Amino acid sequence: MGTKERRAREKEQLRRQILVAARELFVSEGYENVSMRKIANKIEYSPTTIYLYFKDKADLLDSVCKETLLNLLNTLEKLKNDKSDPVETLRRSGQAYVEFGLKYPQDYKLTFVIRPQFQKDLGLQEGSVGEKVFNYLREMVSECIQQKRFRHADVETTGQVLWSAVHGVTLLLIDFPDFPWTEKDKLIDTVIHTTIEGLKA
Amino acid sequence: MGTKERRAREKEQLRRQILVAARELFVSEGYENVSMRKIANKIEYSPTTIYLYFKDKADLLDSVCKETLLNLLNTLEKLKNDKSDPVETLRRSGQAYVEFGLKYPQDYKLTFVIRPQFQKDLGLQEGSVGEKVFNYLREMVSECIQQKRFRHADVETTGQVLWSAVHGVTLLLIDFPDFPWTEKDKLIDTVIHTTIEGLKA
DNA sequence: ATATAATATTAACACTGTAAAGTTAAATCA
DNA sequence: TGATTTAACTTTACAGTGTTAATATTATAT
Repeated sequence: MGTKERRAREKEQLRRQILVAARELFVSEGYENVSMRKIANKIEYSPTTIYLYFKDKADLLDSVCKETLLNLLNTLEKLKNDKSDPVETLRRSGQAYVEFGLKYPQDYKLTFVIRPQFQKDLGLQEGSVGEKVFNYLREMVSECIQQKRFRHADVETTGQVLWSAVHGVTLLLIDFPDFPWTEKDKLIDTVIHTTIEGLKA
Repeated sequence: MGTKERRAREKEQLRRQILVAARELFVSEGYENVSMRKIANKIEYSPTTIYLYFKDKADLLDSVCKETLLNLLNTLEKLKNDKSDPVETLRRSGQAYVEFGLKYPQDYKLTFVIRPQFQKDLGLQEGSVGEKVFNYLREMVSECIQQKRFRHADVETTGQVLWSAVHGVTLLLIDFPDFPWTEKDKLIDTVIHTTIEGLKA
């Protein structure tokens, strides 16, 4: 009598189908330019079916963003095993963060800029994937501080400073592609290096 | 025969009225949630009248943002006279920048995040107000470099690093108001101080 | 007073997100 | 098996969107 399980599996499958279609459209056309009807067309269901799986369009966005955060977390966690120099690991984490943002610019913007606009106070509350990402940063920073590599001993502030730097450069590069930036990799490098040096000094 | 002038003045007046109404609504309700009809209602004209003064909704946003950039530029220029320590002036400029962003968070987001989404390549091209703002930053940085206060001699990269830092912290504070940030002023201070120290070291 | 130009409005189109009601197919129970 | 409940999906509908074209109104110039 596994019909219930099969049904549940099928339901989950359609949910994923919707999610995949939504992400593809959000990324290629921008959240605002994607209608529920477009998503529905893509998966060949009626528009209102989506509402059986997601509360509304913002909820759909929310789910897409949670996935993105999970991907980011996975990308970062891979660097954790690097047991060499904690400052070097931190530097590489910063680089991986920006790289991730530039590899999936629209996903990054959806998650860190568009979503907060639609889900006012939801963002990084306890237990969320977003919090886990920041916890990763906390760990990295903590290691550096324990080894007395940084001037200040405040894990929170230090982490927030680093996040500001990488978030800032990521968004600028995404949003103003025509600005006469310094060669991209050099700029990213300099941003991270400068911040870390500033923390040491 | 100053009727022509009067007419032009009246036209300019209505243009401003539209602009003011649009900004108020964009700021209080968010660009996406403001319809041309809402703006029209507010100024007590028919919706289509707006199209005699602005090409479309994106153009209206564009004009609002240009104003914001002008305000930002004015705010910054006031600090220019400060002929004391160029590094100190730079620090204060950074603070003023973030303060401006937090004082008018919605305007800041409209200008630096929403607008680029709607006006793809328009942003900081030659002669634009946006470029003037970055030129201000160039001047400040240049002064520091001339006085050999910074490690590198690259005005462009140095400016971009600073911009990344302040842009990043501004947006994070705006977008994630519920995150357990370090006390706001302390965080801003640390971000700017850290970056500048990193540039010196 | 009439013609001309400038300005504003009305009506319409093809869309939007989403709620309510209706339909169909599958699972359960008699 | 046949009736009934349940789950999944669709149709219809509403109020609202940006924007265009055609029309109307008003103020100026002749």
